[in-house]
Amino acid sequence: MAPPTPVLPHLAIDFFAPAHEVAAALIGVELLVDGVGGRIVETEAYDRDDPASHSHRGPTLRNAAMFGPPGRAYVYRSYGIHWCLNVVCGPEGHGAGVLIRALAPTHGLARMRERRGLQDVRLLAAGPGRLGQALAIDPRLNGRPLDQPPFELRPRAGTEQVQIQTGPRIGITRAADVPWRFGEAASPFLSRPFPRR
DNA sequence: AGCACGATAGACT
DNA sequence: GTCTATCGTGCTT
Repeated sequence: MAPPTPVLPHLAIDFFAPAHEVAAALIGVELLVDGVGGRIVETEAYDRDDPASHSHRGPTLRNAAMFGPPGRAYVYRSYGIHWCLNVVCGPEGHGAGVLIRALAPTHGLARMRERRGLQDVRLLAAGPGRLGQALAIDPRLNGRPLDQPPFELRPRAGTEQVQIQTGPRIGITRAADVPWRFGEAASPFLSRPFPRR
């Protein structure tokens, strides 16, 4: 794993870029759903040419949104229980996405605490399933544009620098060594710490 | 059968 | 306090 790397500030997100670039670009961006959310601190990239990706075997009913226009949501059910949120990226039809794994809550904390049934702010959205519950992600949001309500994406300020860590993705068996997990270095809101090298 | 997960229980430092 | 193992849950292959 590489040491923390400074990332240049930017004002807009290019969703047509490759998944690993979008995944890094989304760190520090504020994500809200119906005004509830926070600052993205952890993402993972998935690509068509990637045996760990839902899109790897081509379009199906479940992953259809991944093959639609970039900048939209791909929502899927995980382990029969959780709803998880991805950002579709890459050229339209390419089948790439970025899993939003964790955020630092900034807006609507009371709402998130209700939905999660706990108080500890660090556990409200530290993991894709927890985030899904905290933001009330559900399949009605599948395919919806992320620049329109109920979504809101607020790119970080042009002057803001973010320290990004990378490492292996979590909870996968195939391509487990690919370092396509991205996180804000040392954030207390990560789903898990990054392994030391 | 196999999951892009999380809560819990139990062991250990 | 930390770490690890177990299992619920429903949908895809």
